[in-house]
Amino acid sequence: MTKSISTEFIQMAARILKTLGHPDRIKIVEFLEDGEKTVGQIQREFNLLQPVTSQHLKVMYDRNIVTFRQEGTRYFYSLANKFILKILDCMSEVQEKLDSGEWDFDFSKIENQKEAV
Amino acid sequence: MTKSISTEFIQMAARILKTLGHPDRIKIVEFLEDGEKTVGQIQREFNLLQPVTSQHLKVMYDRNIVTFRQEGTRYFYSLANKFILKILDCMSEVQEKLDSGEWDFDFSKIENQKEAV
DNA sequence: ATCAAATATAGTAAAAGTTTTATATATAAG
DNA sequence: CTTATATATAAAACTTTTACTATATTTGAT
Repeated sequence: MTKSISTEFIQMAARILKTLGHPDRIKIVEFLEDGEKTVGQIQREFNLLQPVTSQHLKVMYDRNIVTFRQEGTRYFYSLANKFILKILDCMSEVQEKLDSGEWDFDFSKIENQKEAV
Repeated sequence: MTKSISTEFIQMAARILKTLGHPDRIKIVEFLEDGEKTVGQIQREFNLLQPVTSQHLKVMYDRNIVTFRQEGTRYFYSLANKFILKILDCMSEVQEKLDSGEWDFDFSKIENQKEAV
């Protein structure tokens, strides 16, 4: 059922996954699933610094994860494509399985790990 | 339908996504979907240097993406959990949509981009 | 014109990730 | 015991991210 994946696609996918591989950005993207939001709304929602928020959004814009429209001094950001929705769906599916105990995951290896190359 | 996602889970997911955000690693993981493979098989399949292969595997092992069993001098690696399978499924679903033209994606923003913070 | 609000952009230091080259370890074979 | 094979580990050089602080830009209001 699972087809082999093309090189071009892999490059793109790696880019997207890497970019989403940041807690703030996952939260932002999940927040945007609910509909477009201004920078200020996002910033307040997650208690981020304004420049940090803008940077996350810029990086995600550059990688085609979010898009925006401007209205006066406000920027309304929203999700740029359906791949992102799929990934979000995937994540919530997984979380459900974990919550229900149907799957498990060894978090010990993940948490407060001080990176070892 | 899509539930909100817990903080602990987000940390874990970010870790996983970030780690999979590397073309070699996506390829490796996809290869492993087919069944366990030795380091040598992986290395030859994708024409990687041996230490690079080992390092990718180590990083993924540390992050609970792959696991292995040792047999003599050979190490057989395989996928460590179902989250990874879900992500692979997600990716191939997306690729199908793109191939069929049902979805589209602006690759121009992604390719040969020299990273801009 | 002046000011405040919303957001972007720039610069920089610190942290993390990547690649390469070299070396070590363990096992199997002779 | 020696050698070859498979793989891991280490160290260094380099690149990319991240977070922070400061500043610029645009628009709306007075």
